[in-house]
Amino acid sequence: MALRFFNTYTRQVEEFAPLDAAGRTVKMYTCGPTVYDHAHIGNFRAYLFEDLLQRHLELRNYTVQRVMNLTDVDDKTIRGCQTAGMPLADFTAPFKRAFFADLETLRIKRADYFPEATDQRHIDVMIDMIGTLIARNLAYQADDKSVYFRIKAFPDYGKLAHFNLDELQSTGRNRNDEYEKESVGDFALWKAWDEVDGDVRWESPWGSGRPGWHIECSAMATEILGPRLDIHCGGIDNIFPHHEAEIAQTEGVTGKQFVRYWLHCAHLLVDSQKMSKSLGNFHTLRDVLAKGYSGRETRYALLRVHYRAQLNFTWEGMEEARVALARIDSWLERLRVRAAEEENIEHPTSNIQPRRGEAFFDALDDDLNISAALGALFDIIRETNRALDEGTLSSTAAGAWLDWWKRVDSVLALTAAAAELPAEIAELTAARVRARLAQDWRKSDDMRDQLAALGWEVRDTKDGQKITRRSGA
RNA sequence: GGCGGGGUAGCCAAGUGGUAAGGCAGCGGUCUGCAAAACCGCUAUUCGUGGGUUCGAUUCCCGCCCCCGCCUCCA
Repeated sequence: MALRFFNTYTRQVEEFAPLDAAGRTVKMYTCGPTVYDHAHIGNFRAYLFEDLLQRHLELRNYTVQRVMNLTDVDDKTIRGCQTAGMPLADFTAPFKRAFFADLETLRIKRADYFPEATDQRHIDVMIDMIGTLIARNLAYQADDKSVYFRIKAFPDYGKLAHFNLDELQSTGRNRNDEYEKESVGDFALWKAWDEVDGDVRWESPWGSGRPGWHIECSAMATEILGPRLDIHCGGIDNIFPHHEAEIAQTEGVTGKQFVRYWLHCAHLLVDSQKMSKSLGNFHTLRDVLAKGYSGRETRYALLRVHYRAQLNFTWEGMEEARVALARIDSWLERLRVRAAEEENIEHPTSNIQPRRGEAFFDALDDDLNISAALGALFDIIRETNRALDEGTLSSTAAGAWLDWWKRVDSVLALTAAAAELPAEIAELTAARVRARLAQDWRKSDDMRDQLAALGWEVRDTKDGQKITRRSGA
């Protein structure tokens, strides 16, 4: 089945084919965080969607070249460093480190490049692009010394968002003090230095200042990946104006179609409302971890709903993620045990065919239909568990399903990390085995309770006592 | 006002012009010293609502109601 994605530009599901002549390399650009604070779980929902996309492309044998930018200069970072009374770079550094640590916690694959907007090499490219735009009459320097893009000179402006510019209604969120602009919609390419910027400034042919937000992505994307990209992703809120502006600037310079497929993920809601600090429903990954949930539980919770559907984050949802993962964990454990056994089945079941497992990948081919894919996974878990109960699953078949899971998990990245058994737990477990041999049920049950209180769950099976960590990585 | 997304069981959530995947929770059962896990069975005559097309619509068309988002630097 061919890969298909919903393209924001055409508002249709389209078959995917990369630009690469060999058809194997995919150039992908993903808008990254603004490092003025810790990223919140809504940000990570977007990065997890992009991770799922990259991993599925790789499963389908594409080589993904991915870039994720870090915005380390903008109004918020400048305000933040001044409040903190430190240089901009010192202010953003810890947030960058925290961001990478969070990516690791969530098992999000690293992009190949993480360009930073303040890197002089990139600033030089931005300045070059702005110069070209001015030369082509697509941009102008206004009386306030800032350089703006002239949207009236770019007829396609508004095509991505499907906005008719004449009908735009101001929400009052944008500042209206920019009288210097030819039209309200013109956006800044270069922002002239202002006293409130302090020592945050770069030199340019138009005076000192700093780049506008949109131009950084155009410059870094084309510099690293070339003038044309296969896929560009971001949150739905980036469609307008950010991505619309990127198209205008980039195509204004290159004269070529910038991006083939625009993919955007819907927002994360918290308790059915948009996450915001004022509502008090604002969560960073650290907040979620502090509640005792692991990175992979968070990963599951944020990944399990289709990327174009709004996802409502709730603590009940986190609990469900925990239980679902426990189901997968114990299924894998049973398969491993079975696969390691000698073959001893006279009439192995014939009604489980590993080919059925392809339903998982086929579902992802269909615009990353994760719900259908997980449905297929749980179908297989139930069927193989049944065969295990009935004693009809051969160890060869168990091994085949473990191999299948390896492929599935190359996309999901949800396998539990092997838990070390602390000495205290090991001792309790051993003591419990002795109590059980003596048929001292009272003592055995007490110890089970003790272990549970310590976060370890005991199950007595025909093969003896099994112990697993009740939650966590 | 313009542009999107969505309303499917107590909750989360797929899906198709032919009679509703999966997960969680709940109930009953098998297994177990008791549990747990696992498995089996039950849990939406029905898919926001009113019409229309059709042999047949949750799925197509039209109207209406409700929720969420974007509309110039929020993933």
